[in-house]
Amino acid sequence: MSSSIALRHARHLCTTTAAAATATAAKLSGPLSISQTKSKLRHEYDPDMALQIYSSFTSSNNHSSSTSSVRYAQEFTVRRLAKSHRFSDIESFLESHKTLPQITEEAFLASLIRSYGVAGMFENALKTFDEMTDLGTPRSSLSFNALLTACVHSKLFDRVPSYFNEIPAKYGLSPDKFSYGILIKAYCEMGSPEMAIEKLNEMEEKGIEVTPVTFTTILHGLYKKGRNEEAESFWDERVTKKGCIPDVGAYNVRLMHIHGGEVEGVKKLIDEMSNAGIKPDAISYNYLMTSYCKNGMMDEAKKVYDELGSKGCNPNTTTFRTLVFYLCEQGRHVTGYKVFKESVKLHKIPDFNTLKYLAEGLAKNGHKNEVKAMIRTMNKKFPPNMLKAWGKLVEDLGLAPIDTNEFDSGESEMAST
DNA sequence: ATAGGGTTAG
Repeated sequence: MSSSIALRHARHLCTTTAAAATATAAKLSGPLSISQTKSKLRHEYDPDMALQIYSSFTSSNNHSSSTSSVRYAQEFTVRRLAKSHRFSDIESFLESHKTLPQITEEAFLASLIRSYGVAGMFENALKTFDEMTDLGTPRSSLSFNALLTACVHSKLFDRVPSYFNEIPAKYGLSPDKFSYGILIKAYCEMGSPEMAIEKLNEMEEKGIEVTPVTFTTILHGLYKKGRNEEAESFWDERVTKKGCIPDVGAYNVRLMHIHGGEVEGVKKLIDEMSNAGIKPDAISYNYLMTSYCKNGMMDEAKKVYDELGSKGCNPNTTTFRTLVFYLCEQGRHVTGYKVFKESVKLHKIPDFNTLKYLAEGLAKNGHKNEVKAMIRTMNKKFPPNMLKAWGKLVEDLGLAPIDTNEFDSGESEMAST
C-alpha cells in the first residue's frame, strides 16, 4: 500500500510506450527479489522497462521501502532515464514519492535528494531539502550529506563549501565525518588539495574520525595534480607518523600512479600491502596485469588473470578489456577470443572498441570461425542501440549483414567507452 | 547507511 502511488505513476510512465508495455507484460509476471531486481536493472537499457522493474520490486517490498536495495533500484532507474535525457519523467517519478507516508522518514526523503543528484538535477534536490519543514521531515546530517552529495554529482563543487558553512547553523545540525568527506572531495575536485588538507586538520581538531576514505580522497587529489612528492610525504606523514591505517583502496591509488612504469615497482607495492595484511583486490591485480601488458610480458599478464580465482578475486570488465586489448596488440587474437568468451560467460563483456579491435584482428588473420561465433554472440548480447554500429562493422569485415533497422534508440553504458 | 580507489589504448 505504501508505495502504491509511486507504483501507479511508474506504470503510467510505462504505458507511454506501448511496445515496452507489451514486452513487460510478457516478461514480468510476479514480484521480484532484490537480486533479481539488481540483475534485471543492470541488463535493462530501456528506461521504461527499468521503471517497470522498479515498480515490480517496490510493490512486493513496500514494508521496507526505505532500505538500501530500494534506493539502489531507484537511483538506477533515474540513471537510465537521465541517460535518455528524460528529466521531466524523472521529476514526475521522484515527486510522486512525496505523497507517500514514508516521506516523513528522513532516509526516504534523502534518497530522493540523492537521486536528483545522480540525474544532475540539483535545483530539484535543493527544493526537496527546503521542503522538509513543510513535509514534516526532520533534518539531520543525513539529508544534509545527501544534499552535499547531490552538489558533487551535479558537478557544482563550489557550492559544497557554501552549504557546509551555512546549513548546519541554520538548521542546528552538526557536520560529521561524511559531511567532511564530501567537502574534502569537493575541494579536491576544484583542484585545491591544500584546502582539503586544511579541512582534514579541522576534523582532527574537532575530534571527528579521519578514516582511510578521507585520507584516500586527498592522496588521489594530490596525485591528480601531479604533486607526486607531496602525495608520498602525505602518505608517510599520515601512515607512519599519525597511525592512519591504509586499506586496499588507499593502496590502489598508489598502484594507479605507478603502474605505467616498471613492473618491479608494482610487484613491490603489491608485496608491501600483502605484508601489511591488506589483501589486494581485483583492481590491484588489474594494475599488476596492465603493468605486465605495457611491458610486453603477456604470459605473465595472462598468469595474473588465470590466478585471480585462487587469490579470491573475480575478473571485472576492466580486466577483460585490458587483457583482450593487449592480446590483440601482440597478435594473439585467438587467445583474445578465448578470453572474450569467458567475459561473456561472466557477463563482463568489454567495450565496443575493444571488441571491434578483436573482430578486425581475427578477420585479418583468417580466423573466420571465431569472428562468426563472435558475431552470433554479440547480436544477442549488445544493447539494442549498439547493434547498428556492430552491424556496420560486420559488413565492413565482408561478412553477412544483419538487420538492425528496428533498433535505433536508447543509450547504453557500453557505447560511451 | 550517507564520503574514497578502475574507464588503463586508440
